[in-house]
Amino acid sequence: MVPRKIGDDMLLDRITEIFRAHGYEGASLSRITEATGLQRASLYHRFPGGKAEMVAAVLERTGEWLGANVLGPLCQSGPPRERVERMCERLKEFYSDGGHSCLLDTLSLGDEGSELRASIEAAMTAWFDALSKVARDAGYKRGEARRRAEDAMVLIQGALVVTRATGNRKPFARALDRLPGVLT
Amino acid sequence: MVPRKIGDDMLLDRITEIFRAHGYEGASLSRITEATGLQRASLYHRFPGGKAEMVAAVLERTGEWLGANVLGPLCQSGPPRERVERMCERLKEFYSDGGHSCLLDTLSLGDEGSELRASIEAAMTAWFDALSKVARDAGYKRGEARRRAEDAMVLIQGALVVTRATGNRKPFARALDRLPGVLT
DNA sequence: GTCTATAGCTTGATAGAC
DNA sequence: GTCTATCAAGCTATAGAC
Repeated sequence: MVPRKIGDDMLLDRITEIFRAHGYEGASLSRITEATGLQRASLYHRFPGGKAEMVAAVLERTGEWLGANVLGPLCQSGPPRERVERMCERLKEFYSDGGHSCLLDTLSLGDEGSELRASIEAAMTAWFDALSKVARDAGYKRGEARRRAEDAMVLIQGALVVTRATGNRKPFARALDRLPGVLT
Repeated sequence: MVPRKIGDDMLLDRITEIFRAHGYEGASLSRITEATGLQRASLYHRFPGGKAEMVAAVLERTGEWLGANVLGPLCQSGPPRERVERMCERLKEFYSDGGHSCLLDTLSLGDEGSELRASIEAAMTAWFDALSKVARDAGYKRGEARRRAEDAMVLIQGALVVTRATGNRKPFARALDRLPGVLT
């Protein structure tokens, strides 16, 4: 028996980083090999389905993390504003102050009609619903709450793109500051 | 003499589409060959520098189009609100109602320290400056004008990402509707 | 200016030893 | 469970005919 060089958690962390930074086509096995320390054949032992299985695992795991650490706090009890502020703290670390990209952005490139699209849409919808709910709890009617949830998603994604494209992290920081005002 | 199968303008149009849809790594010569009708060797005759020269040409040309059709109208005379509305009309067609992505987004993936970064940053800055100027013309002081210019860029880029990730073009349409209010 | 043919490298994926 | 070695297919790029 040969011991594992790297645990499932850390392995998926490293692979997730690659997909976030390079997108699906740019996430080559060479880059993943370099980032994880595992050779090609070892990666196929952990993910027999290859890249497709890797990205599916990455999306599922990230969705779970998002549900537990972002959407969860958003739907708990307590004042809506405090719930949103808690989400912002989690987002700040999740995106490393804007230094990391969002999988929903990088994986939605040139991906017509694949199974990824379904997962991405589902993740977007789950996030949107949670934001919508907190806006309703803050007193907005359904239509206005949905608009503000959409504004919040646009704000987050836009700030990440502008931050990445300019190399300046301030837009992301300012977006997080503005989020509570958008949703409550 | 063999006649050109495709003019420079249309050729660059087609190549630009590929880079917008797939990013740099996803824009393979096979896809470009298919989209342009030119074989590999013919592409290298038009762009001796290969993919690097293609993407540089795409960025330069798109920057010129942006300057003439988006930033130009923004800096002309006339009421600021009308100038912004004119920009929104151009953006609507440029992004095909949200159906096309922004090069500043798709080309900024996994592109640490390349020459592309410089071009992307420069394009972002030019756009930001033009938006900033129109906000000042609308009566905002310098700091507030810069904040609103940043909000506008975040709004546009975020709406494009959300629209692409959800497959629903309404967020982009609503973003364009909100732009005049953000800048004036 | 376009093409076919080809070189050489990288990709995703597999076989089999330890 | 990891590894080296290997495969076919894809990639960027080039040579040379027309």
